[in-house]
Amino acid sequence: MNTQDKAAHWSNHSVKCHDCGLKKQCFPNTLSQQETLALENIVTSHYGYQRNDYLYHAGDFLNKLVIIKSGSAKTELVSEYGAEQLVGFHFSGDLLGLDCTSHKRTLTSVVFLENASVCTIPYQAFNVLSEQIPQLHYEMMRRLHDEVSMSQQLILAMNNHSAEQRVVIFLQDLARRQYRRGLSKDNLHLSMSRADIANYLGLASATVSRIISKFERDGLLAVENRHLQLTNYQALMNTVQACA
Amino acid sequence: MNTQDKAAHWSNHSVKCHDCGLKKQCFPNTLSQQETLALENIVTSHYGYQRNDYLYHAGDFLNKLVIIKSGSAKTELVSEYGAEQLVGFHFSGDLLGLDCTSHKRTLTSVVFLENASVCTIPYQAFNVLSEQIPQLHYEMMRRLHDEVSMSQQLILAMNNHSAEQRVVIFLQDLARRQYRRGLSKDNLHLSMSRADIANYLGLASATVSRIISKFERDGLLAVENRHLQLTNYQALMNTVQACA
DNA sequence: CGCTGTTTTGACAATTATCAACATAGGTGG
DNA sequence: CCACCTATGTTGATAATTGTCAAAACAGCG
Repeated sequence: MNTQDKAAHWSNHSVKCHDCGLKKQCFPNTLSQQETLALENIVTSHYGYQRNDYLYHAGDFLNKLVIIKSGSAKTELVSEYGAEQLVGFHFSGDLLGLDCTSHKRTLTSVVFLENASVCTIPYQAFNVLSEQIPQLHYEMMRRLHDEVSMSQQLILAMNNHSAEQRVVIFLQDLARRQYRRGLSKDNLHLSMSRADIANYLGLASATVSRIISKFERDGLLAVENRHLQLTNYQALMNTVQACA
Repeated sequence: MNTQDKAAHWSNHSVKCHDCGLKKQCFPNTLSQQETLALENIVTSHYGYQRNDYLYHAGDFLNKLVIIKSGSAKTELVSEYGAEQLVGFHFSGDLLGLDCTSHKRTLTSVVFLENASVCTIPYQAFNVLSEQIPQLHYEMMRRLHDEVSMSQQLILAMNNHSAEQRVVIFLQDLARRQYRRGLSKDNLHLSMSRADIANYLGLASATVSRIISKFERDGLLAVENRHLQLTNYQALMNTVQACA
């Protein structure tokens, strides 16, 4: 069930932060040019991750921050009773590994959903740099709080919306994040399985299938396996309404 | 429905951190004696909060950190569709207001569940102090990450456990936190309503009532209004089992 | 002591899970 | 390049959990 890290990962320093296409969404977005140069000295790139590879396992001594450069991943949490719960999906520009800032060991595992590459920043070196660039502290706080906020939004969605509405909210989130990365809002490639979506939303995978099929029947989107064309974006979003 | 801050709150500096009964659970727990003295210079106490008073509203420019000194509170999140979702309960020693570290405005509201008092730390002054005491930065990170973790645990509980199990998990959480504050594990005073518990757990309040009644019939606990005696703690906890 | 808000309990309905069968896709080896 | 094999996805029939609505009991407060 759980694959080990079997990919041949390798590192280089060839692509520098100031030259990276993601710098607008990454740390450098709040740093001066000089500070960016300081940052890129401690950054390493890693290529060659594949589907089902683990970026890290719950319990690892992860002593670095990780930024997804390309590809996507999911975060999973395993309960003391053995239940597995997905608590997040991640795409290029997303920051992972904040676990290790406060606890020595990670509490969650991160698994890639497709071929991927990342940048890593040794946490020690990052801390040293943060002493010189206080901005980095605030950036970390902001990212951490964004995680709190996203989890709370998920709780809200699950407790106050029907299965159908949850799926729409999920698609809306994907679309918005994709849009922020400069891509189309209504053309979604799902890198995660229906089962992943279902687990994340607290539904059965059969339910997710049925709902997506229904949306297609209703002319709100076109399905072709894991590719969704949101042909009627606004109407789809309108199916989420207030509920006392 | 939403009461304004109508309580006559007043401040003093009489109780200093180094003399406070909560110092073991509060910031000072990682600080030296000297650092604690520096911290207490920027701390203010506020008394006189009452049930249903707001500590702050979503959207406020909250420029301070707050520590609950006595009493309890709940955090609520309101969706863009108007749904209200409780995302946390708070007791003495808990830190609130982390919202304001990254965003100018708070994203949630905090409402007291009973008479309460708090300490506040102006965020500006706290930041200045953090420059001198790096330990404070890590403490903040740890607290923020604890919030992430708690939200994720809640998601896990809701998606993988029945209504009955969710209630047990909730009681377990209360008991553990109360135990950590030096109180009994099996003697719970619920400061929140059944409706609050239900909202938090994603259930109907009638369901929570029914479940607690059933536990009483089964001899697992004794109910007297909002006071629960967990007469058979272990058996109660055992009702939460693994689920594939 | 009455009023208001909370809790309990019942009867019923509805959403969604479960189980199972079938269909499809993507990857692998002949 | 095709055929197989395993993963994943779809759809149907059925069952079960939990929500909804409402009425009655209860508690706390002025």
